[in-house]
Amino acid sequence: MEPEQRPGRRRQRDMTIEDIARVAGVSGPTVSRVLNGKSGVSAATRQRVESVLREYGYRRQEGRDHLAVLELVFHALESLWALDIICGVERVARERGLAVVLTEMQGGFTPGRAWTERMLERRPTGVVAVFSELTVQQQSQLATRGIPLVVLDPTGEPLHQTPSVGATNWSGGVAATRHLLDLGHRRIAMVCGPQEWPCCRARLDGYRAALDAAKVEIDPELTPVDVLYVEGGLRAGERLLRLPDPPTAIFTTNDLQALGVYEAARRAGVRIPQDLSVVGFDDLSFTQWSGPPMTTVRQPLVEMGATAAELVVALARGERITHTRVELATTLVVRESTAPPSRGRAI
Amino acid sequence: MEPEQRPGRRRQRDMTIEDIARVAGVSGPTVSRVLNGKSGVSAATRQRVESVLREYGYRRQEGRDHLAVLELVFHALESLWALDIICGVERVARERGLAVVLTEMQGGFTPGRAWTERMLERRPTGVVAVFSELTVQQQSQLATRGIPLVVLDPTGEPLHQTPSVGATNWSGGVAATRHLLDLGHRRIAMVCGPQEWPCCRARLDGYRAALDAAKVEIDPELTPVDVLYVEGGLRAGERLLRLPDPPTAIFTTNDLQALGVYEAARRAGVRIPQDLSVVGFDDLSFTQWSGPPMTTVRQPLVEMGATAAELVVALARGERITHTRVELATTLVVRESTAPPSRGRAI
DNA sequence: CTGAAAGCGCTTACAG
DNA sequence: CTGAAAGCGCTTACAG
Repeated sequence: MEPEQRPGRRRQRDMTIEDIARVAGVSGPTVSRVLNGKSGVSAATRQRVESVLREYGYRRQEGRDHLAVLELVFHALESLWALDIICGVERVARERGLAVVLTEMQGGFTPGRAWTERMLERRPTGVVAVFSELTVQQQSQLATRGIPLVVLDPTGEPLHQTPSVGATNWSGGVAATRHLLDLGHRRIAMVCGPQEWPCCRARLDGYRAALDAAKVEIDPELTPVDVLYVEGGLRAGERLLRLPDPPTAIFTTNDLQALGVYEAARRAGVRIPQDLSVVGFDDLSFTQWSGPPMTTVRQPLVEMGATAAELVVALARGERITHTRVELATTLVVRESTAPPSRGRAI
Repeated sequence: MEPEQRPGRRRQRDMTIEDIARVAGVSGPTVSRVLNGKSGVSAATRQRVESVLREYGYRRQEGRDHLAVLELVFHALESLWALDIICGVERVARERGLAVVLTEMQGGFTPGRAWTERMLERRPTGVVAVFSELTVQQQSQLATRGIPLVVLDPTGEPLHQTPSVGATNWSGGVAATRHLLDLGHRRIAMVCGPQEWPCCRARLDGYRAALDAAKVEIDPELTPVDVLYVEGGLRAGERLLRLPDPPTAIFTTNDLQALGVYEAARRAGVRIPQDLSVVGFDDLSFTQWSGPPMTTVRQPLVEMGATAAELVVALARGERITHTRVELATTLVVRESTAPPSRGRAI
């Protein structure tokens, strides 16, 4: 817990406001005003000061009340998925003596102004944003204050300067699809998630790559897009099972959707795995207890949370990070929801 | 968000170190040394200063770095159960401008010394402990500093001075059991949780009360105790189903256990609800998607978290709390895992 | 819009 | 052991 010297640029000791003022050719109070977002500073001055702040990686000296905080922001807390990530982040934070401040954005993908202001007041050591995005402005506010940001499963095109953590989604998609191919399936559907989210897109691309490699034609009818909840899988699953030539296997973008497919099958009187094979994605704990236990692609969620936290701590220390994207390995977990296609139904 | 005046002794405005020094007839630096436990102060002076500090209820001025914090402590983060509670606490904290600091005690039920020290340094507005207990010493440390504590689902005999929040567990147990009785069941088992936990005990008592009221004899063989996880329900369920005279219905202490009973039934070739009715407790989101959708007793977990947070905030404001225990209503949610006993198997 | 000056509450040398 | 003084880094009036 020693206050590590961040080896930023040319700095030997921590810069004070006066140091910054000297470099920027202004007075201390002016720098103070810029830092606190007060009015009464010309745009030109503000810009100059901000660029010096950024250049020197200025961080306000830690006062006696300072609480070492790691911010953890979720777009929503609604699935076991979130819980595992929290555990991972919490573990690393605890080891580093950081308190985890948890925020939920009630489904929004970008935190609001009110949150940003409060968060900035907390002067966190770093920010881990899960399945969400900060605006460019918010990112630059963090940068100005030397607060590192790491995104776990980015929802938008990640600006390349923001480091991110995720799983090998593409490989996971390949592994799931190849498993179904190996079992003898040829008519394999995939329930997709919103394609603007890179993790969803990567899983679909993996699915396609595996089919291509196996020289199986890709039928666009077999890749419906729906929300990443049980409802999405249920809706897409019902549609797929009503097709004139229904799939013999369905791969889903997450476990929740797979549960929806289970329900669709139940309603249609289709047995899993005898009539239909299902593969999920995530390996949330309930999958091993679903009926039947689910074959799924495991994401190491706890480790992903821990990795994101470690990354952000390293950045806060000023360590140079060469990789802007870390991907942890996914693993195919084979249980009882997959089997060779039945002679009767398969083509 | 105005800094509320905490109604301490005779204090009008916050005392500074200089104020204390004046009263004690010493200099500021001497008070500073006493406060920071530095050497170089005679025992007599130290004592005099300390008594003045206590008399005036000196609290170090909230520096510019002070963070308004609500501590949320979990014994473990492992079920959807925890997530809903977090949501409720988080919502109230956000409305009050408090940052939620989340701690997990990796399965322990009492936080360790290291945590306590750090928590105290954070000078939180209040502490919400979920399914856990603080030691008497920890409780008194909080009391000395005027930091209120509220326990959600206490794990031990709640010391009556600690306010707690929970659900109407007893009524929930009655409702579940009465539902099964109304369907015609007479041989009704209950998978219990550890009996030292009041919430588990209350559910069992409700079960017994309902059976008593219906003049159904209570068979001790039908109330096995096991852990509150799927494994517990599976183990207890298998044992119950192997009984010479097995139950026609099983009520469980939580949804996870019910899922375990589902699995036990599946393995035994027992159909739900045709051959066996099952009622869970909690109404976690997966229950509506389990096969079949589960009849369960709903606990308003989000509201319970919110209530605990509101209570702790009210206490921090110095409001007098008359009730030391708040119970939110449970509701029976009837789905498809319960049905009248089949003629063939029922007595 | 900007800066010199005073102020914040505490801590740190330093001198006795 | 103790206190007057200087210092900490930042913020706050205030004057221009």
